[in-house]
Amino acid sequence: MAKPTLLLIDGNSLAFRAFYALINQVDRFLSHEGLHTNALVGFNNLLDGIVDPFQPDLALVAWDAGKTTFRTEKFDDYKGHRDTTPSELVEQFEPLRQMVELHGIKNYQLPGFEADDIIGTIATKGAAAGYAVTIVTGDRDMTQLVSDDITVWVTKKGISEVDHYTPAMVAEVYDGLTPKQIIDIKGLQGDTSDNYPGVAGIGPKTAVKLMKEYHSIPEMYERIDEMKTSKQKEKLIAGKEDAFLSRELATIEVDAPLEISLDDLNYQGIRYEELVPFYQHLDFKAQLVKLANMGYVIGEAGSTDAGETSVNMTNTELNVRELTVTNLSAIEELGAEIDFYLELDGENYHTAAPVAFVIGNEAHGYFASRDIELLTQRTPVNQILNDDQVKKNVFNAKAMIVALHRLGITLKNVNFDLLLASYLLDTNDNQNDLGALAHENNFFAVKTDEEVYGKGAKFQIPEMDADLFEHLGRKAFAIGSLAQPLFEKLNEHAQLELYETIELPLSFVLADMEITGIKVDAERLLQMRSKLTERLSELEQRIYQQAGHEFNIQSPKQLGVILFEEMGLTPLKKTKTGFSTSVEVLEQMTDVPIVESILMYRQLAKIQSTYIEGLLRVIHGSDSKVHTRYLQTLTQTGRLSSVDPNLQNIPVRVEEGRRIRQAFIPREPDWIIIGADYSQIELRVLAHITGDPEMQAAFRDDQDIHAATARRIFGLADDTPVDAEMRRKAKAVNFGIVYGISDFGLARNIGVTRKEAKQIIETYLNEYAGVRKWTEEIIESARELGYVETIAHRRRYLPDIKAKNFNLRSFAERTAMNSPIQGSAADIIKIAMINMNKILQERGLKAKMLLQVHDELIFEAPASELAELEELIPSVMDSAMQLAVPLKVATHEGKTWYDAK
DNA sequence: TTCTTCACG
DNA sequence: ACGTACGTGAAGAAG
Repeated sequence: MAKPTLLLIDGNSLAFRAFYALINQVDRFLSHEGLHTNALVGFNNLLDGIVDPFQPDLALVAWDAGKTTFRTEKFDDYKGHRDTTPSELVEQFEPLRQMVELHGIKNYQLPGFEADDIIGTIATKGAAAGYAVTIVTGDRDMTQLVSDDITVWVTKKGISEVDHYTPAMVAEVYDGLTPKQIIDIKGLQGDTSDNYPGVAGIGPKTAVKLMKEYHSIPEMYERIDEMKTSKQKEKLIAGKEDAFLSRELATIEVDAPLEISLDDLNYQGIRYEELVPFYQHLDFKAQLVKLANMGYVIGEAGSTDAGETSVNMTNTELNVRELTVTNLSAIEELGAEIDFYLELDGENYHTAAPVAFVIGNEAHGYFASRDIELLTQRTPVNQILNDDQVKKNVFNAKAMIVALHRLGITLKNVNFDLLLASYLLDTNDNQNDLGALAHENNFFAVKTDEEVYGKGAKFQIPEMDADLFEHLGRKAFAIGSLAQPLFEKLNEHAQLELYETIELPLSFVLADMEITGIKVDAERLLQMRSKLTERLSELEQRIYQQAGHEFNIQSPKQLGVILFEEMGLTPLKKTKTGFSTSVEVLEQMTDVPIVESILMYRQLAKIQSTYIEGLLRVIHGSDSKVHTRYLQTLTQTGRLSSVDPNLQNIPVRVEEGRRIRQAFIPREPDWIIIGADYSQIELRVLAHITGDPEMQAAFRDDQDIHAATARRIFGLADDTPVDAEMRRKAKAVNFGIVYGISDFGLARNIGVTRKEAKQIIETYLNEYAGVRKWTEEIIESARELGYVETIAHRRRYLPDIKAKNFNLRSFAERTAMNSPIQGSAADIIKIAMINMNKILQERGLKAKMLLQVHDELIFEAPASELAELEELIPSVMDSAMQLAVPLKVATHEGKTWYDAK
């Protein structure tokens, strides 16, 4: 019969290991109460990974009881050079003990002794009593306890993996020595972290060699006369006292006066019910998801934790039925508010196929079906979605609007969008998965798509109706359950107006723009492609000639070898993986012909692959248009982003690339493209929120802001002309201020020394004193509140604002300055878009808004509407929000996007 | 998947 | 002493 098992865990060493394994992110592991949890997370993983599968008969976690032990009495400098334990770890010790207890394991400590000694004593007793003993620790010195009955598991790098030390393993690692001899090795070599000396001049190699010959320190000194006279012998004689003392200090006590016996150590098993509130307290979402999946009831978080949403939820039965033609009428009884979700087989809702849908609410149950005809035909489902009296709760309203539009259905009266609300509450939670987002919001009765469908090649919608409908029902239930609590949070954040009057209406406007799409002249692109193909192959041949052989020009690695090894050029910059070959580097070596060729090749290859070929791939055959998707819940600042294709980074700065815009054309031959852009919107926002009188005056007088700034920072009179170079530098400084300036960044950008840059910034902040005051205040406020806000109360949390790491903290400080500016500009253009769409409809204009590129809007319109739109568009855009300075908008029009300049 | 490069505001 | 300008997406190479 197998021996009973005894598991002994070295609490202290593992807590330290866990803490330092995640020290870089120590400020990211914070509970809602501000408790650091990095060591707790690591320790929890360890308990789950080791104890749970182990299922020992007896178990104990041993802790140190304080600084004074029998070792400090023998050697008062023992562990003397240790830094004090960081407070971020100290505060975790008490919850660590609670966690151990909830895992069914006894904690124990004993004044005067270290955790090691408790473990040594119990291990010895356990082995004698016939137990198979396993010790888990982060301290390799504990391997001195290894025997046939005692195995020691020592954590490797991090804490997730362990080495198993048996007597054979010890012999292997210590070159044939026995576990007991580890004490003698430590006695000779000492230990810097525990701060005991060993014999001066004896290191690990010599120690092992000596012990192989003399076996132990006492035996060595008995036989010291056998040793030939040598420097080493002198050192050993001089260090005799240290050797014996160090050996004693290194020896783990195996007979400590414990007040407990083996009978007290029965392993109790995990107390799941009690772990739920414990994990909730610590915000261990992943663990809670696990418990919910095991069927444990998660709920009432809010009753004890102020500030946390209270969502009463269970993992018990959910009422989901299949919807069929025979029970369709049940839909009519759902009432005034329903939850709806349509599942697609891909993320691009312009093209993905509808798979199934669910509709219902908690009161009346949920109805799901794979039969999309139950939507498309004239059915109660269709009618409810279209009914502007029935409130709809959804996840990603824009996706639903577009997908339903493809099915001929108009979605009306969206009340709650889980995705949008979560994003506004905390832009860091910008997960696109409904389940994951629900978990973030403390709702655990739903799985993630990855759990149910798998990912990548394994993606598979369940074939069983019951499985699919259960998942969809839970998705709808999650949406419905989170509506109220998230509305409450939006209200607490003063974000209801942002949600109701900006973001939710914007979803409809964006859906409209995406559905409209923009026409692309594929013929034009094909012409460009063939011309480029020719030029590229000529360039390619020339580059091969200049290099002396063929290579992959598109490989930075191979190019680096050619330039910096074969041709012997001096590398100016390195990346993580090798030499940098970026434009800013290559532009400094254009006297070398091959570099010139490569820069040209790169430029053209980019146009060819990303823009010409990339665009051709996404033109819809049905209407010759591209239909981008604007991601409304991605950026940290409130801007939109654009994908499939990205229409916000079509070339404009360089003529060759700019011609791509010739392929973007209006949908009718006699129509035109109109572009309208805000002038200096971010600097105007800066002038507004900083309240700086000088900068505001410059904008009120409609001055050239960069020239005005140049006069100030270079000390010129008001009417002095500003040369191009000064204006360029002033412009860079203005940009720098918006980005959250640093002297280093400015210096690099305008090519002056760091000292000069510092001086320029200083002058700038003296001239624009309101800007200085604001930058100081916004950082201070971010520290106090943990977040910054835009004019429309869009919020960005900055957890790193208090980080000890300089880089993380500096980044957070720059972000604190930049986000309110970039984000407020985003607020403004979003309002303008909503107003614009509305007024185009009201006036019955045929013009359509097609694109948004952060500070500009692109329209298509019949030429006949041009005169009206040239008035209307700027007036709507510049009145979107009333600032302390005027907003200025310019328009341009032409036959193509290229010509609208 | 991660890195580098380069397109935009 | 640290080692940075802010916000994005796509393509191609290489692990």
